[in-house]
Formats: sequence, C-alpha cells, structure tokens
Amino acid sequence: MTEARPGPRERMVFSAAQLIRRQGVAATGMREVAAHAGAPRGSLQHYFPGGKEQLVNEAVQWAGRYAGKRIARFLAGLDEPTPSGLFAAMAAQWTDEYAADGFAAGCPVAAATVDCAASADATRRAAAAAFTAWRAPLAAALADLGVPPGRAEPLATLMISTLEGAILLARAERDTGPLTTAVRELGPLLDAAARS
Amino acid sequence: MTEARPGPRERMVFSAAQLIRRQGVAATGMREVAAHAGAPRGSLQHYFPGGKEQLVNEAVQWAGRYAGKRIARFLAGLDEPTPSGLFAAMAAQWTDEYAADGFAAGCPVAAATVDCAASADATRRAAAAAFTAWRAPLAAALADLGVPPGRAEPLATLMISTLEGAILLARAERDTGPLTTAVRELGPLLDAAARS
DNA sequence: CACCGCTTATGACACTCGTCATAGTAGCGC
DNA sequence: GCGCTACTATGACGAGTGTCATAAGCGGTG
Repeated sequence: MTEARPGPRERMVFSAAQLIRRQGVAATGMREVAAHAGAPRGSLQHYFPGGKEQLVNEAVQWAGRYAGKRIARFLAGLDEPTPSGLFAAMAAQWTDEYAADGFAAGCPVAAATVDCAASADATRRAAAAAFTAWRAPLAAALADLGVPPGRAEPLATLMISTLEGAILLARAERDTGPLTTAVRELGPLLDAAARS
Repeated sequence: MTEARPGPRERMVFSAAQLIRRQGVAATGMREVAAHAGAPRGSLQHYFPGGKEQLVNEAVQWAGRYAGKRIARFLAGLDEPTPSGLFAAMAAQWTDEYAADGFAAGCPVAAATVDCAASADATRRAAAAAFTAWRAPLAAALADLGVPPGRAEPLATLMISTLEGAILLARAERDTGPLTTAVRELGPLLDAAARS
C-alpha cells in the first residue's frame, strides 16, 4: 500500500500489531516481526531495549491511537450523522476486511488483553490505555450527535464491548453475521438515546 | 473445591481450560496442564494422541457445554424471570469472580479464538461450536421469556457479543464497570423485546 | 504362573524462543 | 585522517516447547 517511507522502528511496531492480531502475542516472535517489517534483526534490541514487552506495548498503543483517530474519519464520512450510523461505520470496517481478506485477523488490543492481562501488567495497562484512547473520542462524538452527557460514556463503552465481542464471534464462525446483528440490534437504542 | 473424583483425563481438560483462559493457548504448555491437573505427564499422549490441538479443542468444547448448561441454572435462580435478569445473572458470574479472585482469567473460548482462529482451523471450529452451544439454549430461554421467535436468535448473539467484549474491557481495565454498564444499557432493550 | 489390556514413567530429539555479547559498518563533524 | 554516534550483523546461550520411543508398573483373566 504505502511506500516504505516510515522508518524501520515504526514499521516494526506496525508489523507487530499486524502479527499479534492474527496469531496472538505469545505466538508472535520477534524475529518474525523483524522479517515481516523488512527490518534487520539487529535493530530489535536497538530500538526496543525493553525487549518484547516494549514492542508489544507500543503496538497496542499504536492500535489504540489508530482506533481513536478513525472515529473522526467515520463521523466525517457519514451522510447523515447519527449514533447508529457511526456504529455501523465502525462495524463496516470489519465486515469489509473480512469480506475482502478473510477472517484471519482480529483486534490487536483484544489479543494483547487475552494473552498478557494476567502475566504482564505493563501490557495490560497499555491495553487499558488503548481502550481509553478509543472510547474517549467515541464518547465525545456521541455527545456531538446529541447524546446526553451522562449517557455518552456508558454508550461508548457498550459500543466497544459489543463490537469487540462481535469481532470475536465473527472470527470463530467465519461469518459476519454477529457484526451485522450487533449493528441492527444496537442501532435503534443508540439513536433513541440521541433524541432524548 | 471438589474431590479429585473425576478421572485424570477430565481433570486435564478442565485444567487446560483454566490455564487457557488465564494465559492464552500458546503460553499454556502441556507439561503445565498435566502438573496443574495433578496428572502424570505420560498420560498426555495416551489420552490425547491428537496432541495439544486435541486437548485445546476438548477444553473449548467443555467450556461451551458449561456455558450452555449455566443458562438453565441462571433461569431457575431468577426471582422474576426476565431477559434483563438473565443477562444480569450471566454478567454477575463474572463480576463476582473478578471481585473475589481478581481479573486474572477471561473466557477460554475467546482466548482460543484469538490465538488459534487463523492457525488451527479445527480449534476455530471448536470455538464456533462452543458459541453455538452457548447461544442455542440462550435463544431458547429468551423465547420462553416472551421474545418473539425472530428476535430470540439475534438477541442471544448480541448478549454474548456484548458480554464477551465487556469481559475483555473489564480485564484490561481491572474494573467491572464495563460489565455493569453492559447490563444497565442492554437490559431495557432486552425486556422491551420480550413485551413486543 | 503367564498373558494382556490400560496406564504411567522417563529420557531424548529437534526445534523455537527471547536475550545477550560482540563486532562491524555508515555517516557526519571537524 | 580521527572520533563519535547511530545503526546493523551475527553467533551463541539457556530455557522451554511439542512430540516421540521405549520401557516399566498394574490389575485383572485364563
């Protein structure tokens, strides 16, 4: 897609996120990350002296920032902005990917949480920060769309929870049904909150 | 808790599920499973000639059956049976565990999906079957509670999606907030469907 | 006793892993 | 040229992995 413009460090963080969301953290090796990024193996200990944990944490952090930034772009792309439309756009990113490239990949933050929440507390905190970096702009967007202040935060949490779970079910069943079901069932609730 | 009555084979399957839901599949070793189950290492290749994949698949299958059976028990334990009450009971199982034992463990089926969906198709299919074994009794319970036939299945999918995602967020943030939020926000929607 | 299944025991193999130590190279200021 | 920094290259180490081969114990039945 893009040129190999970003430096090897950023490419390795990106590649780590890509591999983690496919295989999980434990099954992703550092040599594999370097190879996937087209980066020299010797650069690993240079850019990530904190070892694998640092690399994983930065990949999770990157994913959180990425998800947060997407919110604004989804909002801008909506013909008529509604909470349900925003949620549909978030889910469509996954249905589109699954339709185009298969069900190989999930959410890297979810993978890091599942694999590291109990063993590596720094990674767990990185995952929590990533979810916050995702939820905060989402809640702000809901508030902009007319959701009362007290409801925006919980509804943002609900949207992310449901989306993450639907991604999980979709991958397991190799079917985008759970994602479309989530949009269809949750949409009216979200729009009703915006009109209240 | 229980006596060591079940045979070594069942104990190993159970231990595998326990370890997988804490550490993920890749980080769980077979020797570790045998040790956790108090079973001899030599029994691994005897009871699970299919290797680690067979053990993981059976653990996932066990988890799916367990979740499905719990639905009936939750239903029986409700003072006044409603869809929101059922969902609250499902979530309470997790909030109670997290309050009592900490946020170390998640759902083993989710862990298997994240770690194996792209690499081991048999495990992915086992996870899909586990979700089905969970969703089918849940949808039947919703139908019993007055949810129209066409809505029971999608609502069951929505409940499982949201619960799985909320478990994920709760583990990452070490806070049961996402679980209680899910119950509070989704409850009215579920009960409204039962009255229609 | 022998015989025979079901289990268990144990050691080895061929990996892969993350990490480290050490050396090497490229580029730049001077 | 020198010196310095940033980056890369490469090999090794110890630990852990899943899997296999082989042999032993064990509790019955004939």
